Amino acid sequence: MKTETPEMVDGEQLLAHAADIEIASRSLKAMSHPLRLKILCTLGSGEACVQGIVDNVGTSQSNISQHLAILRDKGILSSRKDANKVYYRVGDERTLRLIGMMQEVFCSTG
Amino acid sequence: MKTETPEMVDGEQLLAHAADIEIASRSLKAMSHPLRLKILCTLGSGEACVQGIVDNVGTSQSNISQHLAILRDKGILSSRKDANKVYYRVGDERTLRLIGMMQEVFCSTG
DNA sequence: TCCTAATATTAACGTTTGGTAATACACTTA
DNA sequence: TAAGTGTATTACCAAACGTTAATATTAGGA
Repeated sequence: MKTETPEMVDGEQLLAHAADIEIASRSLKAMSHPLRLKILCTLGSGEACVQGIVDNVGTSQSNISQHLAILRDKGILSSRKDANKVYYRVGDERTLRLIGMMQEVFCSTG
Repeated sequence: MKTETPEMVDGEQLLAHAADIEIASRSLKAMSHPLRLKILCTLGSGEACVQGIVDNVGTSQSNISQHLAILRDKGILSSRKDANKVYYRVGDERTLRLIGMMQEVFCSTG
C-alpha cells in the first residue's frame, strides 16, 4: 500500500539535497522581512553606513542595527569599520544574485 | 548634517516601490520554510496530489496540508480536485521563475 | 579627560509561527 | 448506507520573531 520507501524518495529533483534546501530556506528567511529586504535593496552591490541605511529604510537605529546583525550573522552582509562609522555591504555572492533576480521578478520596471 | 530628506530618498533603486517590497517579502516568506520550499521543489512545474507530496517531503499529512494551505492562500499554489484527490501545482508564474533561479543559485548541480 | 556622535546590545513584552494530535469533511465503492 | 481512502480543519502548546525603550560601547574632537 505504500507508494515509495521514504529513504529512496528524493532521487533527482530541484534542490534535491537536504543541505541545499536548508541553506536556501535560511537565506530566503533572512530576506523575507520587509525591512531586511529593503536594507538589501538599499545596499544593492554598493555599501552604506548604518545611519545612511536608517535614513533610507526608515525605522529606528536600534531596529536597523538588530536587522543588520541578523543579516551579518547569517553571512549575508559583511562590514568594515571606518573611524566611528560601520559600512555594510552584501558580502554573499549568492544573495547578491538573488537580489537581482528578485528585481527581475517583482519590479514592474524589470 | 542630514544625509537626505526622508521622503526623497528612495528615488531609483532596486525594488524601489514599497508595494514591490511588500509583495516580494510575502513571497519570500512563503518560500522560506524548509518544508514549503521542498514542496515547491517537488512540484517544480508539474503537479502532484497531497499523498504524493507527503511521501516526497516526509512529514505528517496534517502538517503538509497546513503548509499547502499557506501556499494556496498566498496565491502561490493552485489546485484541482479529481475524484477524492487534490492535485497541487505552482500556479504563480513569478514563484515558478524564482524556483528556477533558486536552483541556479543554490544547487551545486545547477 | 569630557562631551558628542555612531553603533551595538539587552530586557521586556506581545505577536506570529510551527508541530502534534484529534477530528471533521468529501468522495468512492461495495 | 456503511466502510474506507484522501484531504482539511481545529485546538493547544512551545518556540521563534519583532518592536520599543533603555543602556552600553566605541571612536573622535575640544
